[in-house]
Amino acid sequence: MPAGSSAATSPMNFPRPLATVDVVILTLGARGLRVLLVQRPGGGDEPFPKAWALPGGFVDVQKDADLQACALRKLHEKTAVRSTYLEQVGSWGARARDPRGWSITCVYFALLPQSALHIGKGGNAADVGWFDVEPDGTVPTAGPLAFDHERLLTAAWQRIQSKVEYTSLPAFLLSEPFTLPQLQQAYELVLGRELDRSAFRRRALSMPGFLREAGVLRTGAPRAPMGYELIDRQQPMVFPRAFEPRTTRD
Amino acid sequence: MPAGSSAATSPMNFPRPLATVDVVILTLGARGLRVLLVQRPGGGDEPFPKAWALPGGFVDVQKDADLQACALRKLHEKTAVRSTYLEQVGSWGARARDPRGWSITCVYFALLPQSALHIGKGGNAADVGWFDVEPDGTVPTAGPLAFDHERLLTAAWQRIQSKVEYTSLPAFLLSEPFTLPQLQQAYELVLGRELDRSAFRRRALSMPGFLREAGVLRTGAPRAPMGYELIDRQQPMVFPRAFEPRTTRD
DNA sequence: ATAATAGTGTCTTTTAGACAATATGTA
DNA sequence: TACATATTGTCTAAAAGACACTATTAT
Repeated sequence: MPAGSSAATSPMNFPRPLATVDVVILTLGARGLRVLLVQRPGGGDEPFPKAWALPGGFVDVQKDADLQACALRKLHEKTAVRSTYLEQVGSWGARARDPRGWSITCVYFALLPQSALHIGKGGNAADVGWFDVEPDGTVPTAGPLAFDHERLLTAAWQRIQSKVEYTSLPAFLLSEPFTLPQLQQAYELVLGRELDRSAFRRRALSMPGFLREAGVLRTGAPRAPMGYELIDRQQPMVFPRAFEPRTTRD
Repeated sequence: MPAGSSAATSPMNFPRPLATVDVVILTLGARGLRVLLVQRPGGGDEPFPKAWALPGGFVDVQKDADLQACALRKLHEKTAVRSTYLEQVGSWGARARDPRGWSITCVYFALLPQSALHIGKGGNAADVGWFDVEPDGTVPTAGPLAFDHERLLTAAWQRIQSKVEYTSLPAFLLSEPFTLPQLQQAYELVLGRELDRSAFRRRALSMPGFLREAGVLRTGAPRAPMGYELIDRQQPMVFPRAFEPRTTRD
């Protein structure tokens, strides 16, 4: 009867899984979302040499107070960005996902405005790059990703895709102040489809606690648009309805 | 500049966090959701002696192929339930959440129909109990929970509360076949408010891929109601609209 | 003035909430 | 028959999609 109660005797001596944090860092490109990937070192006994991978690494029990701090550290090492929207996607742990042994990775995604893009501030800029994410959540131009990072990226992508339908998530991809047409374009780029202007404005402006006017902006557009700021940069707004009633087909 | 690149030299020798899995096992009681808690052992050097806690424990790199398998093992040890809806809530990891050191816990919740309730099949039934979850996601009758389990339970509760508004999650709390009034009651118990019959039926019956008729049931009700089965027991259905437009106040 | 982009008004459609009405089984 | 529960029908209200219309500014 090995079930017993629990390993109360000396859990500290049990073999422990490896613990890592990976961050899906996303920003807005001309054709949609772009993801930051890092190239793994080529020499030594490192697994997946030269393959592109999500930025991340082992939890440092000295440096990191908690998982979120660890994710922020990874983010800052690659982008020099300190403050941004960060959301935990989930954790993947399995015996076989890392050749070095049973490992758990905790995955976050970060949404960055284009203005904050200073790659390589952390040092090695050569092995870092931005890649277009395809409509299915993959990155074919980067080749096969290291470990199970393809799966992790796709999971983050799907989380975002579904939340864009009923939250204000894309607002975190813009620098403030932004205009409503800019916000709508962010939605459309992430969704991969166009939205109706009038309905979009009504939805955004009628949501209490979402936007605050910040004066007219001179973007160079023929008519100067109103600028807006987020009232709450910590949490996306949740709309009671999705954009379009899900149809079974088509 | 201690940022450097990463600890590539010998990560295998790095101190590793503890890795555990905790499961919020929920079922339907007369007054709402009930959660299964276990009482921690009293003697020895175990932290939080005699306190109630979520069932869980260390990942066993020998037994567990992956995190989900680990969660299912915990579930089975306490309830003898094999198949059920299991969803990952998220992970909490911090230096201070366990007195024994930096630890990560991966939290799942499981929804069980009342029919499957056979506590203590795993051996020690004495230290296991069901507790009513209050409308704020706490369990005052169990006293202060061990570790940060209060926070974990509340997080699982909040996840469920929000998903009930726009998914078919409560269906997993029923044994099949069930009736529409039973399903509505499950919703009402979780939500803590009443729903309109007519609207509820329309919503449920008009969702494609949700329910399949399973013949009239003789529940003892004056009029025998139709029984239904889930078409997909793996994934809840997602409705395009929440039950009630979120109001700012009231 | 013209063009281009920002912003508004209005009609239709959809669907949820409210609630009355009907159906069907038990006592 | 009386009653309780299941199920349906109908009206109303709220909000999104569609799309035409107006406003503002650069050229």
